[in-house]
Amino acid sequence: MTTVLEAYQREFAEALAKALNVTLADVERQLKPADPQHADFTFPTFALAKTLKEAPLAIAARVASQLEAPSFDIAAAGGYVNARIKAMPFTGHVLDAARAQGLGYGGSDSGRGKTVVIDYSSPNIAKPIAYHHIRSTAIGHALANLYRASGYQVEGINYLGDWGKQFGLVAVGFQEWGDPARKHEVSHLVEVYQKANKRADGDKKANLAPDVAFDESARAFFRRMELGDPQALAFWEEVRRVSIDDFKKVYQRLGIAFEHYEGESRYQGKMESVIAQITAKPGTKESDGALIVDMPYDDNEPPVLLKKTDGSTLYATRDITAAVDRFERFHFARALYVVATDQSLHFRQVFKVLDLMGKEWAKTLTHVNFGRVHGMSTRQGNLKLLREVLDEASARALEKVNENIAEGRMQTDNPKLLAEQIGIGGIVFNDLKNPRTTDYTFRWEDILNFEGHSGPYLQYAHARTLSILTKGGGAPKQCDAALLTLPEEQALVRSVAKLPKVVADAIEHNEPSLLARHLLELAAEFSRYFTAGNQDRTKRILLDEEGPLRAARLGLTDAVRLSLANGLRWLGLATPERM
RNA sequence: GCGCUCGUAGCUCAGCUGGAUAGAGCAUCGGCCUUCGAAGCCGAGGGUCGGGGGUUCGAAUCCCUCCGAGCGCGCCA
Repeated sequence: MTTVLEAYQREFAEALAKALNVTLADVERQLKPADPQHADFTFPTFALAKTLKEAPLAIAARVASQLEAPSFDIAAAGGYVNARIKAMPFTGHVLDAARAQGLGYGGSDSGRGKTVVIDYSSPNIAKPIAYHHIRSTAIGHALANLYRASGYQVEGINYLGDWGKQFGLVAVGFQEWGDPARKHEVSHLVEVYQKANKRADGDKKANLAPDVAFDESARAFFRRMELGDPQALAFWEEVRRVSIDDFKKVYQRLGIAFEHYEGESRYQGKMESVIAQITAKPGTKESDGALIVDMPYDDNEPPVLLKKTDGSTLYATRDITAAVDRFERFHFARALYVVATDQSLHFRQVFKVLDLMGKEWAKTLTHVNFGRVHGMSTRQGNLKLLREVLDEASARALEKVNENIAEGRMQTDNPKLLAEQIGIGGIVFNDLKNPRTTDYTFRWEDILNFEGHSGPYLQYAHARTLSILTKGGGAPKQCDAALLTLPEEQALVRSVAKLPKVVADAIEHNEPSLLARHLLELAAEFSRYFTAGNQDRTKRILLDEEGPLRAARLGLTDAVRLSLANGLRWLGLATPERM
């Protein structure tokens, strides 16, 4: 599926190759999008100057005069050959593509017949969902949407930390401080867990020494779980169910539905056969009483531990087993692990082991890493819960909504729902707008700032497109794109045209921020266009008199609306009709 | 100590497979609502792109080095 923009770029590239008598590949290596004030595409000739033994300026001038590319206005500037796309038929092609594909515009069929497994969110049971869980959750969700929009079968897995000593801590903690009547309240379980954890590990700040006996009883409880003790497992199952039900409340607010809820417990009893495979190839050996993978290690690289001295397994063992299991189930073309950068070494090693095991699909595994959220832990009571942040965002948006209602600027049947959509949009977008690997610091005032280029800014632009379309009697079936000659209109057409390429890039790099940034550009251009109409009535979309120009502008507005709506949805933001 | 990542405007960050005067948002200051919705738009000030060296026609971008920060480095996940 070739996009409109790609087709135009190709025309320019082929004309250049012909005029210069070089290969298409040579041209495409240098050809790039230009600064909009100069052109749409530009070709720097400097690299060719040597081989052609001709000055860049001379090459550019010569080529510009010879080029046969009827869709473009060509000009030489400095050593560059600049190509600006002629408004027609380009504008018509872009509007037709966007409006014909509608809610699919921007997507493609590039993933048809392929499956992608995405491991994301993956909280630990019996621990609180802190704000920073938004990272894996939002990034993974956006990627799942983008892959789906590109034709992939998506298997989203919420890989819960549902097995381990923490259940022993909850259990013995519950015996100590638990209120049986509050057994179904996650907040109570978390409270108990945190207290128990502190008692077992000690707490320097509270001057509390580790309680070894307490810790041992927690370990004993977990051992009972591993041995299949029905009572212990019943308690575990109960806690697990209560936790998942609670998680789902947050996921529902974020509009997320996982294909699979599973966890580390799935691999109990399944690891021995994988360890046997590793032992066969590439090999295992004993080291200080533990079982490690026998493979070449870099200097100072720690070994991959499969079993502790006491014979129990580790998370590398589980992740290797899980990868094998996932491939057997899904035969994926790609598998993504949306997990923080902290664990880069772990995944490098896991992937390496799988590769050495002879799994040819190991090269399709990708650690989609992301940066940390600073400033939200350590000091007691300083942990920001995700739910608190969502609540706060929703409340803040509600103030603004009520204000707008009071001033008669908007009406809505459901202010609370609208505020929820806007508030959560702000939070999610804030997390997606920068490249994944960037760290950021938690600050209420930043995270809840919905002014400027934020999620609500995009939602607002989208709502305005709808408002105009509604007032204008809906999008026209047909329109004459040749009438869209204003610079503001041509800028918008180009932004709309870029969307499919942006989505493809976002998938290629597993980077939702590419889409986030493009939507800001598109929304900003629309806002400018809109405001221009307030200052100059001839630039209005809804011109006083009906006619072909008004229809054309409504058609463009419709294409913008579709682009914004699709992009917002894929990023995981709601698209309220009014705000 | 070893490895990975990063140092760009007062703050938070884009730009980094080298290309035309380094861009946004926030904050500050100044304009634009008898409304196609001001959660918006326009403008101003503000940067030796951490320091130094190198490669190149050209470096925020690549290489080296120094300074500074974060993360990781066998029986937690």
